Amino acid sequence: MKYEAVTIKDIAKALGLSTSTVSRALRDSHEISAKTKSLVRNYAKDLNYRPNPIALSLKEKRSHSIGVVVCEIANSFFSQIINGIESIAYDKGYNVIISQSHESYSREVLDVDYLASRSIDGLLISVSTETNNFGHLQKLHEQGLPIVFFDRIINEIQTHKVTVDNFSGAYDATRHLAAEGYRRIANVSGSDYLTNTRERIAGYREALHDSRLPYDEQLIKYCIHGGKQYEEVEEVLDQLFALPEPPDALFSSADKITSHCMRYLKMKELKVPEEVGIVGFSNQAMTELLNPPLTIVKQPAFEMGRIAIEMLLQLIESKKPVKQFEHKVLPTELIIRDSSTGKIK
Amino acid sequence: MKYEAVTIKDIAKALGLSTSTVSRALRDSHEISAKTKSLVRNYAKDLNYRPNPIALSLKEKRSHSIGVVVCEIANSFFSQIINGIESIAYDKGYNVIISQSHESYSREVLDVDYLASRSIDGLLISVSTETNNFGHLQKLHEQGLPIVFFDRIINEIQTHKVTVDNFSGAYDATRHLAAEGYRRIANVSGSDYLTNTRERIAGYREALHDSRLPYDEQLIKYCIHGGKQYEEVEEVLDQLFALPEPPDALFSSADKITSHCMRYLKMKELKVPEEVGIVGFSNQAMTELLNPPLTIVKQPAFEMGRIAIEMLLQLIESKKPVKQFEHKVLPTELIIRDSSTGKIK
DNA sequence: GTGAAAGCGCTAACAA
DNA sequence: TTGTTAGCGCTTTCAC
Repeated sequence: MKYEAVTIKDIAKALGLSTSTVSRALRDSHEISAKTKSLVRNYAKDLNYRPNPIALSLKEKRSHSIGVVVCEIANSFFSQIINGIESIAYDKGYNVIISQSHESYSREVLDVDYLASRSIDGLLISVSTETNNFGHLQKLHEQGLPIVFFDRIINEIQTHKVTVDNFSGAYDATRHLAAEGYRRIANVSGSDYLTNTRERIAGYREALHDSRLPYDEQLIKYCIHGGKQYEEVEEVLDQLFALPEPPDALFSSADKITSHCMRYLKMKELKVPEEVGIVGFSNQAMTELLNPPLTIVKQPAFEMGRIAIEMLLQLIESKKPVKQFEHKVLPTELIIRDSSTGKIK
Repeated sequence: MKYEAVTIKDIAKALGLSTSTVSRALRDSHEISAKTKSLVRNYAKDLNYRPNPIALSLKEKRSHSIGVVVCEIANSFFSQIINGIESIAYDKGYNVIISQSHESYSREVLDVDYLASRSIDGLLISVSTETNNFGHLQKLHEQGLPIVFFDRIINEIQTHKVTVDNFSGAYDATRHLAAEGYRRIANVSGSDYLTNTRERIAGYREALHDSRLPYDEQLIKYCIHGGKQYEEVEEVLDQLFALPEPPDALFSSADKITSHCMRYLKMKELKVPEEVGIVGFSNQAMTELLNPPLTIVKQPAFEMGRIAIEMLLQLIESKKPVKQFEHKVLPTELIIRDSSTGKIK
């Protein structure tokens, strides 16, 4: 059951006017007399008239909704991004419709299709860790749907993008570990489909090089599912620590993975930072209260969300097709705490 | 700019049929010949025809969108709830439109108004910590908008509700602290406008009584802003520890407040659990990795979201007005860890 | 300054 | 079995 809203027709009938007059009066058209205008507007206010946004959408072919696809809402990094998105969208009168891929490619395809079929005005997406094929997005992009990528982007699609400086984030973290005396720094990364992962590994490599540390491929591990389950991370860590020369430090390149690494170290009773140092990408709350306080690479998530939606609105509201695209790269912040600063020399 | 979607009209024209025939063929109406049907459907598939949901909404007076209002998305408890909501909504073909009140009453009113004006089919809301007036919701409720309350409810509005057993959650936590030998158990709560808070305080009181511990009003502190800022919690804790007989344990009754309490104890270098024990409501990740591992009252957040949306869909999809309302109460779980189990006897 | 009518995409009652 | 028409709520051209 649903209540019946007041329509322009109701007002017109009650006031003995035509719907067009009412419409114009409400939109403050200059061709309506002051008297009629105030009559209509007062009456509308009394009845708490609200224009039906669906009717408007049908007319304007604009839904004032934007779709957002992330892997998980319940991941601090992404919820902070959504927070940033929502903060702007709300002010500009746009709805935010959220979907989660749960790191599944097929679910992402469904999400995107579903959103597209709901006539969104634009799409904000951070692809799933499994995504290495982008036909589903390419298709929509070619049809003219405004899309902005954030965090996990598809380089092949020409549109606005916003990421952090993954290379530097990883570089700084690794350099820091090296400076603290760690020599066997392992890299626990997400899926290597992601540009993120590749850039972070590049930064890590460069830092090893600049620290005159050898690059050992055995120390790089990928979590194809992005560390969704603890077991995935556990497995690669088991491999790492079973190495003849096990790592003395971990650099983890994603929120989820970082948490699982901490959990692992605790369960295995490995002393942090004496036996194993750790630095990870993380936007979790309370990392400073962990045991030991965790050194993190923090991303400006809220800011990223803000920028992404602003870029999208620019695309949506631009009169002429946008041909010049921007890729904004935000800085990360290395916050040094105890987890990485106590190697036994 | 926006791409032009294929419409029924396009198909009708191309095939030399009327729009109604096409419409009926697509909806698999029995009154259409098999031949026409397959003709239309194949052609539609080729063109990747998608019914325009806005047109459908206008016709059916149903938007297939539901509004959700929470205080903060970037709060684990709420993001887990949203996760639960989304999981069901998606399957049933409903959009989830999210708004945040940021714990502000006036913002909540705006959010609710905005959502209502966007012709949502129903509303899921957990009120802000400042909300002690419910006219904005009452109005919509009277107009027939289906509403379901979760977590922070308004008792005065007759509709479905889902909460946890706040009384028992608080009772168990307090009993546990008492059993561990803590004698001056302070209660750091949210706003006393919230039924949550009142129930948790009642549980706390009963537990004190059952543990033969005196009830001391000085030990109860409210955070009217729900502990949104650290400073708010800091202030009440300063008061508590400045007492002639300061507390030897804290029971915190909200996620945000719990985190701030931990932060405070760390900053003041109070030894947990020896000098001060602590138990808090929390759905944060990694509480077991804190220093010390935190004893928590955990809420079934995902479940709560699932149930809330199911109740709402029942309301929305019910043919006749629903008169019998349900208030589901879910159990909490006390997870005992080191933060509450080490009092110096 | 105001009204009539068409149209956005779709469905459904009514005709044929 | 298929087509015609009206209508959901709104805006906007075209008349008056």
